[in-house]
Amino acid sequence: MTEATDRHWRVGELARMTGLTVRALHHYDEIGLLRPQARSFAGYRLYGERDLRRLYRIVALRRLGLPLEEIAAVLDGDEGGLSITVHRHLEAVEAELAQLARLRDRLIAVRDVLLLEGEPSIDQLTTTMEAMAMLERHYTPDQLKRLKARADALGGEGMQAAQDAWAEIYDALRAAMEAGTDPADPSLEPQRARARELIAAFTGGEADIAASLQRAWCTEDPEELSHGLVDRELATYAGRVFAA
Amino acid sequence: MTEATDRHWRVGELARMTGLTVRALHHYDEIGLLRPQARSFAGYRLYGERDLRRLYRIVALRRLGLPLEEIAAVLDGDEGGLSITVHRHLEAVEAELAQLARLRDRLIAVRDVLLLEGEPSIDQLTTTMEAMAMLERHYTPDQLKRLKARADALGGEGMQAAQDAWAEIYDALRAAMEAGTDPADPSLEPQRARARELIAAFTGGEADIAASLQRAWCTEDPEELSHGLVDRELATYAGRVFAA
DNA sequence: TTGCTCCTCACGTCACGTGAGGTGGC
DNA sequence: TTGCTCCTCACGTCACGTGAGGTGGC
Repeated sequence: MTEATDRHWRVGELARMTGLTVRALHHYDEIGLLRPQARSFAGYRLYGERDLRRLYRIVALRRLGLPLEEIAAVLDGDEGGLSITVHRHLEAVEAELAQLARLRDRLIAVRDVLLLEGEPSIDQLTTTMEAMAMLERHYTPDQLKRLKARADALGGEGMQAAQDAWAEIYDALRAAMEAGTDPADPSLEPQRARARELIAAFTGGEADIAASLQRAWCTEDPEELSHGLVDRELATYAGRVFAA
Repeated sequence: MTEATDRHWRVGELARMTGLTVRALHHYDEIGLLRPQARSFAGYRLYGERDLRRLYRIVALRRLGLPLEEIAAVLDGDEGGLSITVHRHLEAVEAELAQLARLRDRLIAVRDVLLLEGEPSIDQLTTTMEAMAMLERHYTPDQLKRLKARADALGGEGMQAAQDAWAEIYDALRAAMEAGTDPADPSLEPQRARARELIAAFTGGEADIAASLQRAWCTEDPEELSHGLVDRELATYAGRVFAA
């Protein structure tokens, strides 16, 4: 049994065969991921059949987005084996995907604001983004999707109408507060009823969104949350009114 | 009107206010994105109110995933304005998202193969991935989704049954071909009927998938496509039989 | 001899993280 | 005087792309 000095390939041939660049193969050589079997007298890299097979495996694993270091580990049999690596990587990719989807949603929201406002100052953008950050702190992506759907259904004028309604309610409540009215007083029933209505419209009757809303008002500064409409004192008073 | 030498902040304070790191602020200084208004005698960076405002804008734009260079362009009023930048960036993010989704689908497919086969050799993986690459060449992501749904409904045994059925058909056709039977011969009707059935099950009666399948058999090497079941000669003969 | 393929440096990428080693400050 | 904050280098990241400048080969 003589070991035939079998076929070999130069770096350019290998590149053409696999769709990689020559530079990539140099790189794999440098980091020890794929060392050619031999060198020609002139220093040319000469790859053998084993190298070729290894390279096809490398390319396959690269198409899965694995980093070169992990590819080396899988091929050299360190690491917990292929399935574990693929599993872990899949989870990482799904996390990245979720994050990128959130970024896209932010961009869409900003684009929509830009469409509405024409070309606004960057400071309007900053304000918008702070509002969005607050939303993201209190609602899950899924909840935000549902809120967005309801907001779209309502339309711009509908949103404005709700804003105005809240402003009216708080105007009335501030007057009552300054007059020293008991928060439980029956005369405030119209405001209570209207607020219940508006909240129901906002939450869509969904309990988890109602809970998140509640949490937001408990933990966040009311002045920030309402964009200056409601200060801390009024918020406390209103809380008592609505609870009555 | 005296210009008051108003408030200023040191780098650490700014970092705490914005959630950035000191190093990041150093970096923004280095690349000229945010130069502090002044330096103290000892060389400390002293940021003024203008700097602070600019920094908040930078942070807002960073949250949209914009590269620092584009942020600088937007803030300095080069570039076509905010909306154009956001628009373009949104498109890039959506492209990236689509690509990442494809990667995830590949990973899921590989994971499923791994679950079925236990811990297979990497070469099985290579084969699987080549098959997937071939699929991706001929079917759109949407078509692949539909094919996947049908395959899942069929289950592993169902797929095997279909494979076996094709093997039977091609065995019969090979025999016929070697016996010199006319491709239009009525005696081949059972094979014709069975093949029509199998193809209908595969395409689910959807015309676009049928077209893609057709294209695949026209352009791809049949031996590769069928994983060795059908050579070029038999494929030509079978084509005539099915067309009859 | 002319192309063609190959070779080895070596810098650049993007937005910082992470030390090392040293100095001013309410 | 002791911490604390600040300073300036300067290397590392990940997988190569892109020259520069030079040499062997069926």
